[in-house]
Amino acid sequence: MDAGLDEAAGKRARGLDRAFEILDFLRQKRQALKPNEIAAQIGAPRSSVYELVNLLLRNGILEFTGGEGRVYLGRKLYFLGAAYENHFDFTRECEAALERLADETRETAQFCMLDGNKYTVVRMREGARPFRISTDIGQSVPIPWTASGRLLVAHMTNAEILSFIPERDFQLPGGEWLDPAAFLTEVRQAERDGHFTFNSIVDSFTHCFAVPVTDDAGHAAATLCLVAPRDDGLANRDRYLDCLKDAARRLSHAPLQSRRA
Amino acid sequence: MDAGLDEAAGKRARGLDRAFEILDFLRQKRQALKPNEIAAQIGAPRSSVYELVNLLLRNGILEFTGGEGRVYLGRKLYFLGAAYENHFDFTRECEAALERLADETRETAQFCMLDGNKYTVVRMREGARPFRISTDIGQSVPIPWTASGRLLVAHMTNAEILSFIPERDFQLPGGEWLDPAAFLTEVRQAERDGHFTFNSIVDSFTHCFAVPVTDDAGHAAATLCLVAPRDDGLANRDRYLDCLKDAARRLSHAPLQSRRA
DNA sequence: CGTTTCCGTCCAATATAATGTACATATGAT
DNA sequence: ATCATATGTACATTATATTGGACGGAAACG
Repeated sequence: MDAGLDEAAGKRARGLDRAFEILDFLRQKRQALKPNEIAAQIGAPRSSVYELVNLLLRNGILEFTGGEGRVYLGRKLYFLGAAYENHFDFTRECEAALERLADETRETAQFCMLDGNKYTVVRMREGARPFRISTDIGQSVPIPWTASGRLLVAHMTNAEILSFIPERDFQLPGGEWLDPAAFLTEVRQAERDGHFTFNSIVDSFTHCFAVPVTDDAGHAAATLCLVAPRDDGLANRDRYLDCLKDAARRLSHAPLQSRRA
Repeated sequence: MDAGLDEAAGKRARGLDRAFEILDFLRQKRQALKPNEIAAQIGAPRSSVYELVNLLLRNGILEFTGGEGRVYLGRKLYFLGAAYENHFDFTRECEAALERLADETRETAQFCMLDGNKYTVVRMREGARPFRISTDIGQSVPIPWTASGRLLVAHMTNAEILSFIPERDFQLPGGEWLDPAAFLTEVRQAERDGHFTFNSIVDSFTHCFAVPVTDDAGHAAATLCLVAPRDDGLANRDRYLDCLKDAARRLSHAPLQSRRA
């Protein structure tokens, strides 16, 4: 879990960076951990982690939970996150869009965004199939692994993209390497088409559809996606894309902007 | 706006504390601000604020929004908050409880918690009256101003309560001072009764009902409240209390615990 | 038992972060 | 034009935050 690799080894880390590294790590683990475990797993000095954890506890950013001195993300973060959500009020319309998509297609529908230089599923509505396809919400996934990834970086130049995405993220879960040049070609094609679809490269049975939800500047601030069994996806390709584009167009207006001046 | 008063003047502030002071301040203001404005309004050195803001921007904790270099809470906070919410999964059942309460009583129903040493409304469902009574979600309010406040501190000793609540929070919005001793008496009474109701002391036309939602340890981790017009509140007092206690009992089991071991 | 690992606390050393100050620019009032 | 105010940047100084390592208790293990 070499999550946050530091630039130069041997240097002191800044408290703030270390602190958010701890928070991100807990989010990734999705469970309460002892300070000692955190220190060991993120490779930080124990004394520093204890110091920071205590500081964060005092601020309500972390909370004791799970006993044995274990800590996890705190209530204050919930409040801050709620304020963000309230300001950029996408939740309401987003849920409606996913609901509608799931109704129209019976497939799993997702709303995805970038989390730093990773891809993450923000919200999801599972399809109405006997065997549901679903993914974990809030997990960070390498951008090149996903259809949405092609769209979410399309506003950057090729050079920016390559420096933005960590090199190792081009390695697929099976171990093979994805050619960055091929990835860039797909990004440009997705940009031109206004959508991207492919047989998922992280499994062998799904076909993924992604369309951008654009912000003021016309960038893809988020994506709407469908994850379908391959044969269904190919059979309904045009209709699914129409549904997605329709939903994305509706979302692209009000939602991702601030509610207040 | 002397939000975060520091212990001793003349000392250097810690970066982390300063950073969270900035975040809390933005949440309180509920709008994007320029670094310069933040510095002026929280009384921090401009150079420090610029430094921290840039650091937080790099981490996705803050975001540029609103133009002119203004910043507001960032997406990363949303993700962290969502992880918290997912872990302590109260949202789902909480919404159901509020829905039900609003249905049964036609009054405004609220789910409230402590945010540090303040009271805050986490979720709300407005009543079905011609004139709705509502409050702002996520705003920090002095504990003594609220009915819920009596319950939320009831697990502490008197001494703990008095050192926990800032002195000035005993001053009501009208300017009068609430006697701390009287407040403590009400806390103990609320603890015994398992509820607290009163004519609101922050306005002249509402009656407030609060019951505790208890955690493992039997403490009030949150409260469910009703805010009613005074005459309605007095007329339906018993029924309303029954509804609240029923809802709170349901919530007190699963919801506020962690979902995972 | 003795030994090893795990866990939390304490403390001194020094790399550096927080701050005050100066500088540069733009804007608007007088 | 002149002054005042608001805004962002740059940098040296020093108070201090981060860190490594020592210490001790508790638990696991042979």
